Amino acid sequence: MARPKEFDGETALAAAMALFAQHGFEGTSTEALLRAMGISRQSLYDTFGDKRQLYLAALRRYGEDGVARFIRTLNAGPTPLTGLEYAIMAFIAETVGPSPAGQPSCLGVSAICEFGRSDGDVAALGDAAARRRGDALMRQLSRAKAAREIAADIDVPTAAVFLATTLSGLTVAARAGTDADTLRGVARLALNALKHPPPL
Amino acid sequence: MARPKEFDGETALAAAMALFAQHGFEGTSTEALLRAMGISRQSLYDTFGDKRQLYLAALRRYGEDGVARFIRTLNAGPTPLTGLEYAIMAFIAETVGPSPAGQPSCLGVSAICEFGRSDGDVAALGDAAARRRGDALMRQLSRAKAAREIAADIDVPTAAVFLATTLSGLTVAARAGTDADTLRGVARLALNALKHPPPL
DNA sequence: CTCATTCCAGACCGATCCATCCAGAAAAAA
DNA sequence: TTTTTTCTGGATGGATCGGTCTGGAATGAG
Repeated sequence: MARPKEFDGETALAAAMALFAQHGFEGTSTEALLRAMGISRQSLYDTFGDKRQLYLAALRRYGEDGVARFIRTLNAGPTPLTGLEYAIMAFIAETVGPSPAGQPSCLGVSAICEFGRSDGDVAALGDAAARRRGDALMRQLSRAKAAREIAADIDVPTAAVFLATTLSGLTVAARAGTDADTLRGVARLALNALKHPPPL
Repeated sequence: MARPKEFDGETALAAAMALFAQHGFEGTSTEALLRAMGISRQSLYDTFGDKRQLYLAALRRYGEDGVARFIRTLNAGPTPLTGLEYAIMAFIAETVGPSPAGQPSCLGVSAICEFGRSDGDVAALGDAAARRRGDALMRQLSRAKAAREIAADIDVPTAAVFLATTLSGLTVAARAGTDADTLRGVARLALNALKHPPPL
């Protein structure tokens, strides 16, 4: 009974994600969004509500997809520890090189840095993604411990936060211009921390 | 022959630093700056130029002072490795708790996340601070290695980037709401990575 | 065909932005 | 005192912001 939508909402959302990740929420104007998403003004408002709702949708999608990819790679390794290594290396690859366009960026880290905990909705989305990823990391660390790939007296929750912290740090380093080889070396060093018992 | 300035430029700059760290450059309005700095509009423009120059001044000062404090703490420990530990713990303390006001924040990480390498002046200030801190870390790591406090086959440059990455990650984690005790546990785990030889 | 829906382009609004300018009070040196 | 500078407070300008609205073309179901 009506004309169907011509643009792909997911594609448009992906373009918005990239732009928000590059310039933040405040640094991204609606007109820049329209240009990058390739849709007209009222199509944006009809489809996504307003700029803030679009941002939240992009952030939700980034969290869901990113964490899902991470967990998939996590479980793809031949052993638990290699799964962890694969997942971190894949994270580096996808963060440092959205290839042709733009600099390294991560919408999740960008949102945390821009808003901290001042925006409840943003914080909730970040918390949800962090929890899912943290759970997966703890599960994988427990498996690695059972397989004797990491030290027996590693505290799994702390190690999970440590790995999440490393990922955030790698994102910041990548955005500051650190090359991928160096980042991979840093990641190896971080994983090495898990293989040995903590000092007394 | 003239009326002297009534406000302390350094104090005003510190207030601007805090505000920029909380809300970023784009997210901080000039009127919010005036209120926080406690000066009038044209005093700001007379003293600091414009908003962007004020931001660059704040970023430069944050980089200089922060790195200087870091290096001072680094050299204050009884041994090289304990110096590293002290410096990281002090960084956590000063990042997580500007006590009464506001959430954890770090202007350096904020600037990297907001601008990446798109702004040459911002990037240059970040690079300068990172280089000074990196040099200090490498120096300290070499000392620690000579003192047999860390593994002999640790690659010092990589380990320095690893520690810098850990600091960035800790900042992001703190801003996301992670409590100080957890952050300290993460820091201990990171330092533990240096005490053991890397895997083959 | 008709009708409903979506498309695009652009005008438009009020608000806010950064920055400049002005007038007058206040403070210290000559 | 006079002179000089800085202060405050507010007005102003021009640009841009996010968001709304209109007009007309395009599309497809009935």
